[in-house]
Amino acid sequence: MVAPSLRARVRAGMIDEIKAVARRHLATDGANLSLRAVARDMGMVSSAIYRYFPSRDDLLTALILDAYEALGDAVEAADAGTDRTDLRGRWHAACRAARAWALAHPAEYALLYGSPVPGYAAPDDTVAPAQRPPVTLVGILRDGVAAGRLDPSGEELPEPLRSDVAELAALLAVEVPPALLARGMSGWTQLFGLISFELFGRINRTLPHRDEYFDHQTGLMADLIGLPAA
Amino acid sequence: MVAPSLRARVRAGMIDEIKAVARRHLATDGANLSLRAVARDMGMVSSAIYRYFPSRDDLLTALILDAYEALGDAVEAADAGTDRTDLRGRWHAACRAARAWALAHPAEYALLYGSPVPGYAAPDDTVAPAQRPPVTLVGILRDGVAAGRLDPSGEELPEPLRSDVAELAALLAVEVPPALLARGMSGWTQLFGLISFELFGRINRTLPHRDEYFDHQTGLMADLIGLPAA
DNA sequence: CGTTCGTCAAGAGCAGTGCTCTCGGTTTTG
DNA sequence: CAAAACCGAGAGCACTGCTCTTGACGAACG
Repeated sequence: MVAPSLRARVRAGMIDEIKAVARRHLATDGANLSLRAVARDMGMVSSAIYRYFPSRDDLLTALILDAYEALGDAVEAADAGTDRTDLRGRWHAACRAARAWALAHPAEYALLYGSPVPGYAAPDDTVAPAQRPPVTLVGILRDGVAAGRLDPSGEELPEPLRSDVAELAALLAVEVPPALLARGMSGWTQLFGLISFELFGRINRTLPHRDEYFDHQTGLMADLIGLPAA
Repeated sequence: MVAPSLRARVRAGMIDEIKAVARRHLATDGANLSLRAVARDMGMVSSAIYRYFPSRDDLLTALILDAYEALGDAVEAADAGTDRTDLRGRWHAACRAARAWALAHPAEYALLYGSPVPGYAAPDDTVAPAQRPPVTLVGILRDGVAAGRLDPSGEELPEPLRSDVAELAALLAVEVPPALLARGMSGWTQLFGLISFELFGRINRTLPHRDEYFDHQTGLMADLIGLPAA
């Protein structure tokens, strides 16, 4: 590993600074990010930005990738920081971490899980980081099955569906019976809905104790999955 | 009711035509709707549109209102078209209707439930139509309680939460015990997540039999709620 | 019936956008 | 040391939402 040239170092610094300024603009102006505005903030001319990002969409893609990684880090860290045998505690910790990150970075969350930008198509690089939160969640189920604390043997999915979900399990690289994975996906789906409603919607305006509501809702899904308490 | 003048009639026709053309553009170009483009399609000049809508946001608001009503109509009709005593059938019918409408009008669904447009704030006129789908869903629970087929008397919510949810029940004008309403909201939240994942996401790319997956997922929530089959 | 008032489409124009290209100047590389 | 790569600035194109003014048309009133 040869030391990077000075030019490469300032280039990396510029890229970081552009992304930081763009993130700041994202927080205030939403998804319609203006290249000219971030260039202005940096005392540059808009065309100079194109030396670092070939287009506005590429800048957005970089921000999206960073956001996916940040969210994945937060969720995985919360899960890893909980007693491995406390399945229900791990579920709650992971869900809370996702919500906390979303509340702290609403614009970036909207970038990840909001309506897709019309002309924009997410490149394939994003699919792996995007799967980290749900993989973490179903990882809790896998550990539960492996430890014998989660036994869905009494349930079997009807056939067109069973093989689909089994394929999904293979894709996510988790060994979980299809019927249980389907319940886990339901929990992940509801978690995404919960956070989105709280961030975008206005029905939660009538629920002052949001933390308690969130914990209760995710607890309901833990019940559905059958996660035992510690 | 006096007959509207000719001028008022052609004006109403123009408004309808503008909305129709805008909806068409919405379907292809997404949320960044161009006033000039719809004006071009109508053989008009962009400034002429402002005779009918004071701004682009007002056009979007009109489209959003129409979309909320259309979705509400679809869900309510599906529920009303099912045997009133078949609670589980009504739940599935309402969920399927919401999904079918969303799949048929993805751009409008994104307008309603996607990330909010940055500078745009939904006016208060939208909150009542927006509540129609969840109200329809919890209406099924209310009927179940009234008919004695749904009995959540064994469950009680802890206190900061119980009064919040009770207030929500009053706001939605449905007489449902808080603990049951919380389960119903969980189902509504998961339904929204299901549809959004299918429309926006790419994880369902790996689930070819989407209808079966959807029915199974909504069935899981019907289980959580305790909806009995017919 | 004729006049006045409200409404309408059109056009010019402003400020802003993403993006391309060219032009000098600097840095790295062979 | 020269060649090649890189960089920032500037001009310019096509596009956007929106405002203002102008001239024409239809409807209501005297």
